[in-house]
Amino acid sequence: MSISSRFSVGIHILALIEINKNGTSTSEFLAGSVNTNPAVIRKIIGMLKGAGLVKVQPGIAGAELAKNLSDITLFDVYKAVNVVQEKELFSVHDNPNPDCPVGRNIQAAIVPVFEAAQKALEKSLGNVSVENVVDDIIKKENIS
Amino acid sequence: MSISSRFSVGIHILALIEINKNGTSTSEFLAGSVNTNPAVIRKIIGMLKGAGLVKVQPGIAGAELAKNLSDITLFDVYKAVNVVQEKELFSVHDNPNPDCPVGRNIQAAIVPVFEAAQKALEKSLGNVSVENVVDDIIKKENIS
DNA sequence: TTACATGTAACTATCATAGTTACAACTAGA
DNA sequence: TCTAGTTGTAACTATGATAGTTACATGTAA
Ligand code: FES
Ligand code: FES
Repeated sequence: MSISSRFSVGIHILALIEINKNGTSTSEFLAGSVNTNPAVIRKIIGMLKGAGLVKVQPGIAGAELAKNLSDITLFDVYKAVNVVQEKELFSVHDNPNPDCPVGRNIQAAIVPVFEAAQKALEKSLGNVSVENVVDDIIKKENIS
Repeated sequence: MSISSRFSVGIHILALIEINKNGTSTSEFLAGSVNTNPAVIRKIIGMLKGAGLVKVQPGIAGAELAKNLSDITLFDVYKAVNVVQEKELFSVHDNPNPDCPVGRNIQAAIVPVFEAAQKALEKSLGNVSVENVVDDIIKKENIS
């Protein structure tokens, strides 16, 4: 199991819109950098738009940032592209046997632990902004 | 996306072996509590055995714990049943465009952040032992 | 009116999960 | 030694998500 690359692509898109801010970031342009199909980009941009992270309009070329990148954390992107449902990072087998002491209690015993772990993951993502990522890219680019 | 229920089933199996320690925990017995097929249980028990968590022998009925449950954390089970590969909780789209400043740097910029998040998740799982889960089950069972 | 973008639907290929059936290998007890 | 019962595995199926692809209606602006 792996969390969908929509997440990394979403970050990529936001970073590239920023770095290309003097140009026009069409889905085709973005697709060229990510190396995928423009329709895939448009789908993901639609999700970012739904979360209020970018501005796009039908017929008008180019996506723009709707917020300052320092106000967008990776957790925001993660939520926007919907790669993991609320409280459902871990799946729990359903229909355990209610006639068994373990079967009728293990879900209640396990779920809070799973939720805490998911929270820890998400908190970690919330500590990094997309601006941090862009700064890192710029730094790496200047060195090499 | 969701992490395989092999994980929750693995925890279930270990907890039930403990609670049923005076009886014989065959794959059929365990399957009755988890509510699945005995072959599914045998596959998962094989993984738990590979990680040194349980003892089983061909032809001999019943699985037993190979360690004290207080020495088995949920992280140990998680590793054992192989639900998430090392450093691969998040998938990153490959083949980004090397001619693009973002394309050629974003992987290096993102991967450490993803790894830190995965580590946070795993550390959280490491804080809970299967014994904690069993104790919780017993407590819930006595109250109700 | 023309050229070009976005938004979406429909479809495909690929893969992991979970379950199912079947059977060989093995053990222990009659 | 036979027999019954169990584990370990392979092979197969059904289901669902991912990622990509094509196509096209809708919309904008020169
Ligand atoms: S089936 Fe999940 S704990 Fe019993
Ligand atoms: S950062 Fe992933 S393709 Fe560019």
